[in-house]
Amino acid sequence: MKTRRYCDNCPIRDRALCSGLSSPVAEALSRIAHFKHFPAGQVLQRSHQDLSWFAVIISGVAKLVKTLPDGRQQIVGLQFPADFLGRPFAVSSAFRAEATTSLLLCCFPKDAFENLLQQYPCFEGALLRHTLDQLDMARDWMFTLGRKTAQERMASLLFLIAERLARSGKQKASEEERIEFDLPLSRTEMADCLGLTHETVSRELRELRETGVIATRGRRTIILSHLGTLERLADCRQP
Amino acid sequence: MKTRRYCDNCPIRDRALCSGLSSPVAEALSRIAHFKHFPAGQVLQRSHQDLSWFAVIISGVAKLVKTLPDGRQQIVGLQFPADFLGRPFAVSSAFRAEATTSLLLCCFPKDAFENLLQQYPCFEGALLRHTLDQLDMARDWMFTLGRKTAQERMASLLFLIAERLARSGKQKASEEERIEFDLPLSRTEMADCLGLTHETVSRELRELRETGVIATRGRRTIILSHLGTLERLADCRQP
DNA sequence: CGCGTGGTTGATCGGATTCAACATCGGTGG
DNA sequence: CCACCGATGTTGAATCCGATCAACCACGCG
Repeated sequence: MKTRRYCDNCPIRDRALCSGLSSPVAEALSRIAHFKHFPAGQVLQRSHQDLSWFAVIISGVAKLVKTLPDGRQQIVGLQFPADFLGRPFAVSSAFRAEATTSLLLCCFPKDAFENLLQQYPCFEGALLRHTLDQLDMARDWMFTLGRKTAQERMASLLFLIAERLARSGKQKASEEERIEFDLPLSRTEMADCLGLTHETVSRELRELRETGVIATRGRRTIILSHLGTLERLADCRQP
Repeated sequence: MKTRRYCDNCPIRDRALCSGLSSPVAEALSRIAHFKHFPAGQVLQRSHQDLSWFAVIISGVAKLVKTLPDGRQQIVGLQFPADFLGRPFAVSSAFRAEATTSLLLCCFPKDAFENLLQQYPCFEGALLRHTLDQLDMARDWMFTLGRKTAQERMASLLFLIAERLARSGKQKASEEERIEFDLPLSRTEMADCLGLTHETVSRELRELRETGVIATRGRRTIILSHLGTLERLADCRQP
């Protein structure tokens, strides 16, 4: 049937939640799935409002944001292709979800999805593994926010995006591989990821360009010829 | 049998992973459990070394720390009574676990624990819910690290500890409830939670004392007469 | 008692913010 | 087509918050 055919050519089939599931679960899941497209900037889910669906990102990038009335903002999660969106077992999420690029989602109605979780333990297990990975990543990022300098933070974000976006699915990066990608975030959004101001992001980007760690084309394109140098900076090893 | 009797008087019975489990699971779990005591400062698990057990905290507080060779440290998780310790489905954790106070753990051998997860879906579900909660808390703390001032951070930490330690299990705090508790962390550890230096922690504590938000006795005891004021500060609402 | 660790306080410094001006891009309509 | 506009990004100068460096204090312990 139709949804099943979609799954067969799904570009994230090998990495998403649904990969590695036994075929009855995968089929049940595909039967409740529907694709949905969102333009960049669209709010997917307001904080503290009830969420009626979950999703897996097919393509594009979404941000999870915590905003205060006084205007302070922090991006607390960047979700890339194959990542999961939504907060199971809660009526709402404490964070706002928003598309930072044009986004294609594979959506599941909340109730049907939670029924499947109930019904198929291996599916719940897959979600648990994904959540544990997200928790590890969140904690790693806490170090970035608490202890790194502006330059190290900038390098960390660029490295993260390079890994998740440009090299998605590929094995260990080679030191000298040439990588080129478009930033899925504006300067202000990068600042909101890093706990910095957009002016500082702009300055640090220039610094990285002037020291030859990165090259740029236009406002959004980043070119990395020495991924290793960027990684060392991100990991706070000077050379 | 012996372990079962322990569970009956377990002080965290109502909140831990094992609460709400069907009785066959709870019994199976109690059969593989053993108590273990650790003094303050003891390392429970080194980062990147394999972990042979999981645990639930009965009493005391543990920290999860990420440390760099150059000495920079960040506490990426504080675990209180009823919290879970360990990283299922991975050979090791990226973080070091350490007792910040004297600690009593209810430990489970890794293999037996993972077998039970496999065997009892409702148990896996309980762990999933706990992990999702931890992820929400980690993301909330990312805002604290990225966007709050030193004073707001200090207030956030004190409020967190008051909620989790002194008022554990009780319902919504009343504005005027008097709360007194001992800090489970040294000044340096608080600094490592907050992305600050221990000098700044010391200064901000003095500031909070001088403005009447908190009172102190000795070096470790905090007395709160207006929990609401502290919460407002922590949530970045000035009054 | 002397010593070491943990905590406090003060003086100075510096990295990131703030404020302000200007540049660039993309889109729209005359 | 290009003049105009707003949104986004860059750059510079001044400021400030928290870090750093250094001295001192308080407590616990052999």
